[in-house]
Amino acid sequence: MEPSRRDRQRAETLAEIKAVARRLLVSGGVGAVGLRAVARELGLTPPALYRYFPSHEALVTALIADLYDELTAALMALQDHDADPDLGARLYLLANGLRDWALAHPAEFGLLFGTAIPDPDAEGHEDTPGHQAAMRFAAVFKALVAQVWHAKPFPHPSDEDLGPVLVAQLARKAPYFDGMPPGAIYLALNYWTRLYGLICMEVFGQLHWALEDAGAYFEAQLFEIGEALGLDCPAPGQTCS
Amino acid sequence: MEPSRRDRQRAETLAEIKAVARRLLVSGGVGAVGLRAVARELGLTPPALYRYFPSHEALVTALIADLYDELTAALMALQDHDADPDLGARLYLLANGLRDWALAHPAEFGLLFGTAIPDPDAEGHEDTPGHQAAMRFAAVFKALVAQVWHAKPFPHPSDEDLGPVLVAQLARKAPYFDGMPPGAIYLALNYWTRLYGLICMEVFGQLHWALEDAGAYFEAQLFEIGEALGLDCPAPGQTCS
DNA sequence: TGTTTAGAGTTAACACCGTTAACAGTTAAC
DNA sequence: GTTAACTGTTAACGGTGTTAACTCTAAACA
Repeated sequence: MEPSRRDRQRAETLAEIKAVARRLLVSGGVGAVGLRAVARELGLTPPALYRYFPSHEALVTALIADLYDELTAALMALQDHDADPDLGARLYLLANGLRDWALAHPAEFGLLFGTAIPDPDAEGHEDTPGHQAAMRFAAVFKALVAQVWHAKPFPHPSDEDLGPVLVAQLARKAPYFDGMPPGAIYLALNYWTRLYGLICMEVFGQLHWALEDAGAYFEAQLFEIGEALGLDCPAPGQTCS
Repeated sequence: MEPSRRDRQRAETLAEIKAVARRLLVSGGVGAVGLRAVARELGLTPPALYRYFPSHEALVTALIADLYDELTAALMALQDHDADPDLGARLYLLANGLRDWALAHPAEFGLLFGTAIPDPDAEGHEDTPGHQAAMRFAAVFKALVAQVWHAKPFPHPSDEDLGPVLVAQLARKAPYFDGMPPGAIYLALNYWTRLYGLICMEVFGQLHWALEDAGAYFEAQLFEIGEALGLDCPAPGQTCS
């Protein structure tokens, strides 16, 4: 079944819609990406977009999924490009790549990682394409951390250190971390938590009162959290103390 | 000059407006606090609110300032209530108080700390009441950390460890930290960064994929970041390893 | 005390938003 | 060649922030 003429045109306009939506996102923030605005920019009438997306939220969700995939692809390409055999260097590259992407695309980053829904009703279905794309993104990190672990297991807190409650929760995530022990998963989670927190604070300007250029601080923190994973200083021009 | 009858009534309706705005915030999120919605709830017509706030944004900004002050007052009251002479315990109390407030008031917390403007044009005037209230809030933490430092200076990275760029930026903030050295300010910033990141991730559900109950994780992390400030385990029922 | 002025509220209107219903034209399918 | 599905249209509803012009009341001043 080859794609018909109409199918090709449909796919084309669908891409155009998302392209315009993204352009509005970067130029005017999340609030600027609206159905009417997109339609206006395309020379269409607003209801026409409902042939492509069932609602405004669906458009934004699709945009989110695309952005996740783009970010994932960018980070994977960054890893493949210079395939350093040193896993520590690759993790360093990944973390810096994420920060660079966030700083280069603040509006997109804000849409992906800023102020998600508190979803008080827990059983919200998590099978949306955006969530799946987010899982693919997270998998990149998880896989690399698991590689680091299996290449050279790093010292980690014991089950007694963490306590039974935390251990039980961490152990439940072992399948996603290639069978790492709870203490190692704890450090992996610590790595992600601190990296995420740092980038969010920098991009969202929450660090502005303390540091006008957070680059050096980020570098120092990255070194610290890398140490916890048994990595020696991966920064090229930096001396390890 | 005593307040006239009209002045009292004005202050009263002003308070009512903000009360309704807050109620809408907690019930329906940030998007639900609208000029028309507030007016409807008060039995007023929308343009009437312009006698009290020059714009919708101004109302939200005023709400933010109020929430900052409320949070600050709550944390200060928490400290005064049981005035533990142990500064480590007080810092522990403060951090947990912030988390508790955030979890109890997710909508308010999201309004205060979620996805601020990236403000690309740096010279945005920061003399808004909301910003000032945020500074008063931050001062609570800074003051307590400075107290901890002066009571028992904790080991901190040296200037060589941090590098000249970071040291220069940190040194510039010394007046706000009671003359602490750059390395100590670095650790204070580290404390705030990690605490903030943790609470944001938990409240905004960004930690949900890894932990269904982040309480134990928070506790463990709080212990870690307290250690960096030379504090011994402040958790009541926890054994120090 | 009477006049004037400032304030608080109104109605009407403008431009934007997401969304739906009913309708027309084109293109693929049977 | 007819039918059905698809893509677009116009018109309309209710929602939003905001402004202009107007009333009425309460404070201020002579």
